Amino acid sequence: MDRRRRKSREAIFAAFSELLSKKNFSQITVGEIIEHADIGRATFYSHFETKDYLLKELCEELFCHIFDSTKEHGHTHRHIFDCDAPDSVFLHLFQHLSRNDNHILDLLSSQNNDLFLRYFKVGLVDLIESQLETFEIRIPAELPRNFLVNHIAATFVETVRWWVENKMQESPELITKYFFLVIH
Amino acid sequence: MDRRRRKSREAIFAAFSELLSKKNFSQITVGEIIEHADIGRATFYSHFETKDYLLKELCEELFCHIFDSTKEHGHTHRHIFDCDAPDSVFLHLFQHLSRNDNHILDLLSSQNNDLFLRYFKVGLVDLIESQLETFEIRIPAELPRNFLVNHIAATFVETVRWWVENKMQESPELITKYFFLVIH
DNA sequence: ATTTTTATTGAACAATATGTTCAGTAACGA
DNA sequence: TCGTTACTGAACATATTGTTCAATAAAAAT
Repeated sequence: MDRRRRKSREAIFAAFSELLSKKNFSQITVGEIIEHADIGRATFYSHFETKDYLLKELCEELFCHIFDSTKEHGHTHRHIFDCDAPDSVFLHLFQHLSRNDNHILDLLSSQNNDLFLRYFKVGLVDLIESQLETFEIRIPAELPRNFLVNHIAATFVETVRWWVENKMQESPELITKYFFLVIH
Repeated sequence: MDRRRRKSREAIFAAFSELLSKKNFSQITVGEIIEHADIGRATFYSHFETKDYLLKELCEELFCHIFDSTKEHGHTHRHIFDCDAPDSVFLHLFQHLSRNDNHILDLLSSQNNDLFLRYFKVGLVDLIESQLETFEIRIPAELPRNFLVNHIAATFVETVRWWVENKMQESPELITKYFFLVIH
C-alpha cells in the first residue's frame, strides 16, 4: 500500500479512536474525524464509504490481531498438556486485553463498549466453536451445542464488561478464576 | 394527560416501533417518524427532545410493564413454595416474551435487538439483585455477589437473544430448562 | 532523471436532516 | 361558555452528508 495512503488511514483510525473514547459513536461526525485526522474531506471518503464501515474496519484491525495471536497459543496449548493451566486460552485473552495494546481498553471502557464487545463476541464464537472439545467442561447432552458455544462466548464478553466497569482492579488470573467458576 | 397528547404520544410510539422492526435505529429519521405517525413536526419535538429520548421512553414503557407484572408473581412465589417450579420467575419472563405483547418480539428480533436487550438487562439486574437469595443456586464464596448477579442477568439476556435468533422454535419451558442448565 | 501513476487537497455543490419559531385553529376540561 | 392546552404547517437557520473536479504533490517505474 502506498505510504501516503497508509498514513491517511492510520490518521483516520487514530482520530476516530480518540473520539470514540470520549463521545458517543452516533454523535461523532465525519467532519470531526477529518478535523482531528487533519486530512481533506475527499480523502476520507476515498478510504471509507461510511462511518459504519470505518467502525467495522477498526474492529477488525483490533480483534483480528488478538485472535490471531491467541490462536497460535491455542494450537500449541492444544497439544501441550503439561502447561500450567490447560484452559489458558481465556487467560491469554484477559492478559492480552489488560496490556491495552492499540488502546483497546480505552475503547472497551468507553460509552461505546457495546459496539466493540459485539464484534469481539463474533470472533469469540468462532474460536470457541473450533476448540470446544478441548475445554474441560462437562457438556449436558440435552443442550444444543450451538447454545453452549454462545453461552460461553457471551459469558466471556460479560466478564470483560464487568471487569472494565469495575476499573479492572482484579488481575487477569483472578478474572479467569471468576470466569471458570460460573462456566463450570 | 390530555387525550390529544396521549393520542399523539401513542401514534409516535407505534410509528417508531414499526420503523424499528424494519430498519436500523440510526437510519430512522425524525421526518419518517412524523410521516408515519401523521403528526406535525412541532408536535414531535414538543413530546421528545431527541430520537434517543424517544427510544428510552419506549423501552421504559415496554419493560416496566413486564417487570411490574413479574414482580407481583415473584412476591407470591417467594412465599408459596408448593408452586410447581419455584424458579418460575424466569419461566414467567420467557412466557411473557413469547406472548409478544406490545410487539416486543418484533423489536427483539429486529436488527436493533441490542438496544432493547441492553435496557432489558438493566431491569433484570435489579430484579435478580433483590431476589438472589430465593434462587436455588449454590453461590461460590469466592465470587463477588455483584459478579454473579451480572452473570445471571447476562445469561438470561443471551438466552433470549439465542432464542429469537433461532426463530423461537423452542417452548418457554424448554428454554427455561436450557437456562437453568447453564446457570446451575 | 524523467515520466507515469496514484493520493491528497480544498473548495464548491446539492441533498438531506435537525431543531426552532410563530401565528392560526381545533379540541379539551371546568 | 370560556380559558387553557395541544396540534398544525410552513418557514427558517444550521449542520451533515456524500460527490465532484481541477490543481498539486508524492511515490513508483522506467
